[in-house]
Amino acid sequence: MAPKTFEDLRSQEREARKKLIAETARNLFARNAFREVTIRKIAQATGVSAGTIYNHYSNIEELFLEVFLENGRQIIRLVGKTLEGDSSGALSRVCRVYVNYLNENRSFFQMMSRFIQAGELTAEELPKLDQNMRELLDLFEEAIRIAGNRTNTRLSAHALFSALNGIMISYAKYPGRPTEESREHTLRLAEIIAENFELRESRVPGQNK
Amino acid sequence: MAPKTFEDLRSQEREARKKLIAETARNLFARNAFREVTIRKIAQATGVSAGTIYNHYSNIEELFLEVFLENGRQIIRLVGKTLEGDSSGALSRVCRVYVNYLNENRSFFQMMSRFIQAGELTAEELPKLDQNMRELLDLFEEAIRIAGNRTNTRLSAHALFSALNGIMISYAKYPGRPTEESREHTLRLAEIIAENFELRESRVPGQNK
Amino acid sequence: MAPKTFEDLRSQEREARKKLIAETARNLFARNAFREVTIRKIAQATGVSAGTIYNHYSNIEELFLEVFLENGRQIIRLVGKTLEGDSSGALSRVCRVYVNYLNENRSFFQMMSRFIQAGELTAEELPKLDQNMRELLDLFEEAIRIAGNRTNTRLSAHALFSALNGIMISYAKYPGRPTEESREHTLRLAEIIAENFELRESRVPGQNK
Amino acid sequence: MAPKTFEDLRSQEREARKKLIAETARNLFARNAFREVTIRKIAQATGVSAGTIYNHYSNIEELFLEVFLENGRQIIRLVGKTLEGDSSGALSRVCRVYVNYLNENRSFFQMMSRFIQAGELTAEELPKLDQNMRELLDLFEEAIRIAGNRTNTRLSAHALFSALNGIMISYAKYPGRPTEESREHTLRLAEIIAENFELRESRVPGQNK
DNA sequence: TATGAATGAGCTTTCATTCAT
DNA sequence: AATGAATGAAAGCTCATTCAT
Repeated sequence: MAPKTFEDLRSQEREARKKLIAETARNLFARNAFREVTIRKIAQATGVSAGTIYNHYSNIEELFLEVFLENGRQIIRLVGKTLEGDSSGALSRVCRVYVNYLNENRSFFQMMSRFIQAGELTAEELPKLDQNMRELLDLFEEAIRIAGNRTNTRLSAHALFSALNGIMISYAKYPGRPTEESREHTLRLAEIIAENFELRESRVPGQNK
Repeated sequence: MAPKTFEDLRSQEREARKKLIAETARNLFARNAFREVTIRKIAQATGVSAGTIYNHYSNIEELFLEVFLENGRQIIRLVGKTLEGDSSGALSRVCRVYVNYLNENRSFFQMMSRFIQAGELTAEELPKLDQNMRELLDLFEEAIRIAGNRTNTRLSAHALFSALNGIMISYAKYPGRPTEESREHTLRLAEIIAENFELRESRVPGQNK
Repeated sequence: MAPKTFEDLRSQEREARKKLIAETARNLFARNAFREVTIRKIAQATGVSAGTIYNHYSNIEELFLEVFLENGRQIIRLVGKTLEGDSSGALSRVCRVYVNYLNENRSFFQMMSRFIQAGELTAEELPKLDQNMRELLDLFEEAIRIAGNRTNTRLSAHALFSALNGIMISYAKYPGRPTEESREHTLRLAEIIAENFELRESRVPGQNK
Repeated sequence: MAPKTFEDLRSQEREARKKLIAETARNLFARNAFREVTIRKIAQATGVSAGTIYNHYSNIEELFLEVFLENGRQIIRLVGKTLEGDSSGALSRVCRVYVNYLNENRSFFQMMSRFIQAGELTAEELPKLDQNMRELLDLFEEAIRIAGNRTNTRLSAHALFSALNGIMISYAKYPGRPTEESREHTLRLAEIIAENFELRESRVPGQNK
């Protein structure tokens, strides 16, 4: 929406700058391990000074959270779109889309680990994170339902979410971009997970591919 | 075995001191996030100076690896014992034992992540790690077989391993000991994972508990 | 030149601060043996924190090199000026000026030794060092030529350079400022060296092998 | 001489052990830069514990001095033998022998620099060092005399000694053994130095200022 | 608001030296 | 006399954060 006052304009600009920082950080996190991304590097990559970042975020954790939340929104959009398509094979597609995203955004689950495990979020931050998680789990739950499962769907969604994250922590190799080989392995595992979370009406040994 | 010479005795004592350091480190890792455990803290907790640690380990990575490998041996023992019992429900038991262990040893999968992803192990260290991993996967594979699955068992073992690790990264809360609540949640998820990895001969909606 | 913009001013100030650190370091090196000069001591002497030094130099070696190069430029200026004067006795004056400088800058040849021998300079640093050395040797060579020698002048310049450095390693006393006595001794030796490098009458070019 | 009492025997053994340590250290110093030789490495190379070294030397400096003095005695022997031969070209041979020795014993002049410059020797140590130096200078002086020089011979010996040492600090490259190239360069410079210290025909005693 | 120099606590690591056995 | 584990001071270096401009 167009700014109506100078005040609005200023506010919009400020917001844009903040977004720019977060976006740059996100790119860095996508390509580097979490612990290799420093304030200095983010500042440099954004083309601002380190001090500037502190004008927008009160500490590095806050910036990390914003990056993480944006990653969350992105993956939610992606998974959401995947579910809009043909319902047959939806679960498998969802799993592959999710794991593929993790491959492209290497620090995502490291940050996840950090935020979920750290337990030091403020009262304002926590709900945002929770909201994100809930939406993602909604989508996983829907995928599970589409695949024919009707019981324990919420818990299954949690389990699915965990399982897919685990693929990355267990098999992704650093540093740099994932090799084609490791990406393929993670996708194959995602497929296995998907199959196991599908309802298999009368699964007979040898029938699953 | 009892020492036969002074030399033996000294060597045993030395080994014992080394173990003490590793054990202390393991305790710290169990209670703290990986990156918060420093040489200084390990030294202090062990009651020695930082320099002493370098008399036993040539660098911090070597100590970390020893701790990690010991954790690995432990979990292999535990899972192995679990498989010796009644074959019915073995997979489920294995999953719970594994997740329970991760709950008690919080840094284990962070270290796993580090060592798997870092790719900076020496030529001597890597095989030890690989050997550990292979044994653990053997056990998971056996559990899967016992549960009735006969196809893709190796890949399924990988997927299972990933999935269980993922539970922790996704749901374990830091810092300190896991709350009873979070432990229960992770165990419930382990259960779900186990069910999904079981062969369900003619699984009918509503039939899975 | 006067700064034209704020940017210029800031840049100049930064440069000045950097110079201040280097200058302080140079003073420390003048009075102390090379290996006793640490980042912390330089920082303290400059009145800044150790971290600050790393804002200006990426590591200690870089600072050392800057100090060393500046020393080199200084000695080149001094020797150059000496050569501008009366050609009679120029070689002797050059030798005394050089040795006197080494007396006032005790670590200079220790650093020389370090940089020459270490062989760990980057591709950017090495040429600077080489350029410095070449200019100094050019001056020594000129002095030798002025003194009447016409053969092997480059090699003789190397030998002269070595010989004068050797005076310091062999006779300068640590710690602290050189005593008047030791300074006099080194100057006397410089004189001897100079005499021996002068052409003495009937020596005919080509006769020395 | 054969031990006459148990006491003698014990004392001889003790002396032998001490020598062994010093000899091993000397080998290490010959092959490594001074600052890379640690007590631990000497102990390990000797096959004793670090503590043992402190039973023979009250600190590392004392050991260094012993090594240095032994090196001195060696070089004195070598130079002395060189002087026993044909008097023609003796100075040149002496210079080459000395520089060659420095090439084979890389740390020698680093230690020289240390001891001469440190000025922290005890009242017992200093005379030993001085005695060594005096003998070496005696030999250099004799070589200069043989070469025809008759004035200022003591001072010239000092200058020659300095000059030859300077070759090494100025041109020897670390690490490891000297390359054939660098050795040749240092020998060529030694030759130049020698030539310049020789009396050249028509030079008349008293004429050089 | 943006800057970026300065900070300082904290890191891993080295090594001469001590001392109980 | 020999041991070698333990020490602890000191090194170089990193980095989130602060604050005067």
